[in-house]
Amino acid sequence: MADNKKLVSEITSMDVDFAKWYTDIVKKADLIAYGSVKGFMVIRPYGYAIWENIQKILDDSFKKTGHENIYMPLLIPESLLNKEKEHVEGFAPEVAWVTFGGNEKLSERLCVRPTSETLFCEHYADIIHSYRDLPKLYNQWCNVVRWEKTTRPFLRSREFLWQEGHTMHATAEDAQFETLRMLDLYADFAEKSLCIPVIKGQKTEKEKFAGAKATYTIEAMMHDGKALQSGTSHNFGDGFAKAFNILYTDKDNSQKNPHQTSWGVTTRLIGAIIMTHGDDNGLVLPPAVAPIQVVIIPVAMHKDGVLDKAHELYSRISDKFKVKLDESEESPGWKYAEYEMKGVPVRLEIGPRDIENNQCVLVRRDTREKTIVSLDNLEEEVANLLSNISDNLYKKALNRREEMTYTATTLEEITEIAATKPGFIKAMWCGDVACENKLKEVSEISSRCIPFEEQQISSTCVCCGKPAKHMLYWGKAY
RNA sequence: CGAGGCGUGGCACAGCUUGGUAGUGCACUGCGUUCGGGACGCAGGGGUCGCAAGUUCAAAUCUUGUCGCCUCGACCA
Repeated sequence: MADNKKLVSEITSMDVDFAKWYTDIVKKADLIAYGSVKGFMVIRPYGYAIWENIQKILDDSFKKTGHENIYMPLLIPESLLNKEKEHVEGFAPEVAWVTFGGNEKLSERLCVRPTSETLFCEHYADIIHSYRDLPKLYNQWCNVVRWEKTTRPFLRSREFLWQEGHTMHATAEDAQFETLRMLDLYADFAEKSLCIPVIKGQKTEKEKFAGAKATYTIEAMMHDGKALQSGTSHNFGDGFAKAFNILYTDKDNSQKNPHQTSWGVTTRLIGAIIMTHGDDNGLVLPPAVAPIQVVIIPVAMHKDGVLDKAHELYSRISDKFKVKLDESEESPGWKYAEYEMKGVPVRLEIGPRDIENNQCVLVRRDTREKTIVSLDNLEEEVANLLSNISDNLYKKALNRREEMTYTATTLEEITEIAATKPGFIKAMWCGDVACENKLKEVSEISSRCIPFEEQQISSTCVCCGKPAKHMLYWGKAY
């Protein structure tokens, strides 16, 4: 039966050192290898397969909502990047520059894209002329580079993979609708496919994206109580359109600037999965994105009929689930630990005793609970188990978030909670950036978002005591 | 960029204080025995000790420089 004993000695316990636990898992589950340049990593096949599954699900959703994929250039001329003032100022400190082509110094230096708003705008200026050209719903899957000072695999790397949607709309209403529609799509994906509960909300002026009119976010809470911004959706209004001179002729024959959005999620989501569901035995993967959903471990392989039976079960269920049959020479115990480390949701053990009784052993990764099931309804049992695992992962994460969410009404109270209890703090806010800065100073917490579902915690700002305008979620962030 | 830690076979580390033939565990190769929670025996292969300069008869070890990685802070998806 399931107990909490740590079986894998190579993994540092998360209670001992959460950061070490994280990097141990990333390496031991074979998700990445470090590259030779700081902040750049080899995403190993098992890690990349998780990303591919994320891509597949999201890309299908984007197609269903009418988006088309496109690919933009890697390099941005400095003059192009400079066109929108707030945007450059936001990104300038962390861009990498190409200054040489071969041995020749370039006349204009080129920035390796940290994000592609400027490239999309340049292109949109070319192709949008009439209201008939709108909306434009484009998305690109690519890599971007941001020269971070300190780096952590998946959470903060200098190169990361993502998708960036960039859309253009005739009216402000259309753009706002799109911004929120994509945020909902992300939230739905996080909760249904990744089993990660998220808080939907709007970023404050201080925390919003460089150049955006409004930024919306899904915020998740990790095992250690820290917040992870897991996806963002921005409404740009017509600011970029004006800066890049994007104009269309409307029905009334007048020239107008279109309204723009962008939205993205990244390989950081893999970090979110690790830090939401993982435990001291390793990774725990949500079934929807697990590269292997069921691993078949033959026990006493050398005995007559065991391998044959294992192959038979493999072909029976491998078209319904992602299945791996491990017939390597390692001992069964070694394999149990290995696939637990890799977070495979369900382990199927088949040995001589099972064959005699027309049964097999199913072990679920999240609780490590063992059940013996008849082979007659194996498909059903596995399907039920996978769906139970998803539900359980989500519920556990939601319960943890609720247990680790506090409310505060005074500065003393919020400072005290921030210092002693990891997690989110709900508190009222007057709307002044000075109060955000102050809390950052005294407590090292930042505003996560103004949630769509606000509560009335009190009537005054937790920081300055003036009348409150909004409820904010506060927390320490990755 | 500030503070701390670390670079020695693929991985984790010892050796460095007090210079003198490069070691251990895991992994790897072969054979045999095992196989229901990380099995065992025997026999093997693999390292110019991050890089560079210096001191010395002699440097993994001492000196200087340099590059890189990790962790924690400020910034970011």
